[in-house]
Amino acid sequence: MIEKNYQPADIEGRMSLVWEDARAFRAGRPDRRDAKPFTIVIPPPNVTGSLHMGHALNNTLQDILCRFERMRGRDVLWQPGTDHAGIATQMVVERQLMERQQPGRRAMGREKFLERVWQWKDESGGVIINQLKRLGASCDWSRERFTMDEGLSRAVVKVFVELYRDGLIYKDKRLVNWDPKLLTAISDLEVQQVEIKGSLWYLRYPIEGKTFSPDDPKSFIVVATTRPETMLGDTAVAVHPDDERYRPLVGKRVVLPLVGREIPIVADAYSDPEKGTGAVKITPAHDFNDFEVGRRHDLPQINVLDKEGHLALVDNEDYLRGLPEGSAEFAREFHGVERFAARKRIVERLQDFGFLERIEPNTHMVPHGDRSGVVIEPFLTDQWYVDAKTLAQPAIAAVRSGRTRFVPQNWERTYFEWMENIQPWCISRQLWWGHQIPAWYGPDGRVFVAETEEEAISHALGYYVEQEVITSEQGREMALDRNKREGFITRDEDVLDTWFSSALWPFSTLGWPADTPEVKRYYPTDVLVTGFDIIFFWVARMMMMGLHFMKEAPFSTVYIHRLVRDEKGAKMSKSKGNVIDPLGVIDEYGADALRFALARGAAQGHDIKLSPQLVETNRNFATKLWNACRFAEMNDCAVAEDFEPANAKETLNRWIAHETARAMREVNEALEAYRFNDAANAMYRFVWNVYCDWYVELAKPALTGADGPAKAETRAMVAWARDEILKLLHPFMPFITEELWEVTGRRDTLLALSPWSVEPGALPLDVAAMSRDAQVPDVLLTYAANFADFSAEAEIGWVIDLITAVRSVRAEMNIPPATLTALVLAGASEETRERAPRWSEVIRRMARLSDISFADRAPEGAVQLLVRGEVAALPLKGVIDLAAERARLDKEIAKADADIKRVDAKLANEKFVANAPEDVVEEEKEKREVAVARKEKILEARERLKDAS
RNA sequence: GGGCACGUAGCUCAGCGGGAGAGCACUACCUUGACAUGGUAGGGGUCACAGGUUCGAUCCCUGUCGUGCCCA
Repeated sequence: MIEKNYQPADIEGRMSLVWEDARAFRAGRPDRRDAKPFTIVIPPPNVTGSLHMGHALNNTLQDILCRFERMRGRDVLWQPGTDHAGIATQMVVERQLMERQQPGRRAMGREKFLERVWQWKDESGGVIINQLKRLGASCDWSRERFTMDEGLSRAVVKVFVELYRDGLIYKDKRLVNWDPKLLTAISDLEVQQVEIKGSLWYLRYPIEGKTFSPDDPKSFIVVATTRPETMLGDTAVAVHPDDERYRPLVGKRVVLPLVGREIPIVADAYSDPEKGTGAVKITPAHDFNDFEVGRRHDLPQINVLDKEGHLALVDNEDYLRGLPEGSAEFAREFHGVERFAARKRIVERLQDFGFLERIEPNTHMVPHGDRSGVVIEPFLTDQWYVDAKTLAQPAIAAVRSGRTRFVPQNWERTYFEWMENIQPWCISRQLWWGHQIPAWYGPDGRVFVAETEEEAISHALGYYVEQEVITSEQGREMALDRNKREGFITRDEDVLDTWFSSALWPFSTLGWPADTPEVKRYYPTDVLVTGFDIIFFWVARMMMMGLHFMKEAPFSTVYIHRLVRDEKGAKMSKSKGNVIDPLGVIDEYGADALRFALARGAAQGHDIKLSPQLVETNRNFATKLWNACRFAEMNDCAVAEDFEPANAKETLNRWIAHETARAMREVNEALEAYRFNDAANAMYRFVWNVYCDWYVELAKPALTGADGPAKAETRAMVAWARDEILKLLHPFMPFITEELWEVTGRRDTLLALSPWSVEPGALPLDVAAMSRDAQVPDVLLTYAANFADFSAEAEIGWVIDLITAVRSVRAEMNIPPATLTALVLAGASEETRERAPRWSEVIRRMARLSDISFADRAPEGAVQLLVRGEVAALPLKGVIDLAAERARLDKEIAKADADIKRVDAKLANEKFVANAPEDVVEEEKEKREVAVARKEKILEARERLKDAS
């Protein structure tokens, strides 16, 4: 029994358990051993995360694909899991410690702190997984993985070691993006450029050998800078080689104000003559461009900041080298000053001595850390890098050759653009939570990279014995006795960028580096579904790692979806307060409603605008489906065992079979092309506007009439079409369809595991064309021919048109629904005379008619309608306003005239007749004939009206 | 500055070479035997603008204006 009211909350809770008990989503089910696998890896959400609309969309789309393919018989693996999210998680736990006024991370020490993070993960890390289950995600939950679990960590170590041995990972001292708040390096991608209204300071650098005077422009060179505080680390001034103004100065030296360091004026094309003064200060240790200039001119790199962004001058050998007497005092004065305070004080000091020429307002881009929000400091440190340029080559080739394609395709351009200009990937992070880098340092700082400490020590001992740093006797003792080698090598403190482990996700989750059956069966995956914001972070890196280690691209298709926005199109954000919480919406309207709303909006290349009201609309659709199924149940509709829809005799039943086949085709084609919105909208229309509005209504007479073959067939067909609807909708609305499937019949299997329908839709429904194609098997030809039932379409189409026309004119004439009118079919054809009695009951009910009769001509003063070229008359003499009816007909005539005129204009155009394809010309001629016939009939009707008055 | 999109009904969007479409909102009417979380009907658009290609342009091309995003 179907409950009277649709209550999503009850159904969804129960169905989750049903699926779980049946292990419905397990990959490798015995019954699918021979099936083709279908694999998707979930973009692993952060363990710290909770489900937001972006997740809801992303996972709804993946689930639609997985359920679709599962029903199509594939052995589906949707691999779930979570990401350890280095910085984010470490921050969450640190914040928690602070809130609870417990000792901080550093006070705790690394080991204790990590224990604490794991504890947090065990308690809170499962939240998002449960939320995904509430959404209906059909992941194989038994295979859930975590980027820091044992197996995945093994993969990370192996990859690091192999890439190191291949020379694709290396350690280098260069400028990195340094986050002075989080005290770690971050990658280029984690840096956000923010437009800042700042200033451009024009500084006078005195030329060596001249007496500096602010009034004597010959005694100095003016440089413009946005970061005056870094001038303490300047090691040159650069001018453009072609810049005539400065040519005589190249090769000369300037004396750095306040500092006293003598630095050269160099010619370098980096300096832009149009910008500022055309002369720029060069600070190789604090600016990426200056770093390159410094390399070209062999300039020293002087770092004047510490890790927290404070000036570090005292005991700074690089800074103090070669400075004149008395500079130590200045160093002491400014040592330890925070960078922005230092900026202010240095500018003041420069001004005091006449070195500041002027200040201009200047808007420019300033790098910020995406996690910390503070200004990023280009900082000279030792870090580990991946040679991304080398790894990118096969990844570019895979997309170029089409082995991996992007949907929509225009993302390929973005991908190529980035991949072709890829920079070395900084992978070391000065954090504790993450995969610690498998590198150890010997007493002299030499690096030993190995999968385990044992392996590292053996390499180290071998090396140092060979180098005669230790004797072979010492080496042997240390190898045997753990205590004796204590502290001989020390492990690198840093951990890897979180994205390093996510890059391995498509194969590490399958058990790699072990040679598991899963790796063989499920790699490469079929499709990756993700947002454009992580193409670089994640997609590109999976491509690189997958191709390098598996020799095959990790997925054949990358489907890129867009953002979910609020109803006004604004990005959802906590600060704007316009965030729609998916769980709140699920509580109120059900997961199916949310999923369907998202799917219907998921047009390629478009953001999705979502409002609670939109979800409500889709909940209403679910209710409609619910009630349609109740109707079927109340009328004892069930699919008989030997029922074959293609053999239906009743016209109406043949018609709905045809329409159902069309819906199947639409859904199949749309989903195969990743057009989720087209598939969902096709079902929305089919269920509501075809099945409910017309089929069910037109079927009522048969269902409530006398028993017999027609009634039996109609009952079966109502049930058959319902079952097809449940199947076709299941990928989008899994809960309600599974529930209805269960309660509406004796089922062999869960709907989630039911076979997708035979696919007449996979064939063109142009039967004539099909029969010419020798490739099409006879069985399918028969099937398609039976479904493409044009005669049924003609008859039911006539019924629908007639009812619609009568309703329309009744509304226009303000005839209240309670008033029943008679209908006279005037001059009806043989066909119509046959059809009308068959449909008289429904037509009367739906069009509010008292009686249907035939006549040669429409009665006097009747309202006359044209239905498929024939006149249907409502004898309403005395009821209606004749003048209004005349006006209505005049409008109709005018419309027909306009049509005729338009076509005539075309046909009169010789060039049109000569150039347009024959069938188009033919079509126009037909249109004209139809319009002319129409006009004649209406003219006749108008004449009859004249007679009446 | 470079790149990618997008301007179609009040809103959200579909259509993408041959008669302007859907959903929501709006208006009017209706408790009819699955459903008022419903039914029926209706109003509403020089398809951003200007050129070009074409027998024919909302659709293809160019430009302009406007909007959004990504990268420097």
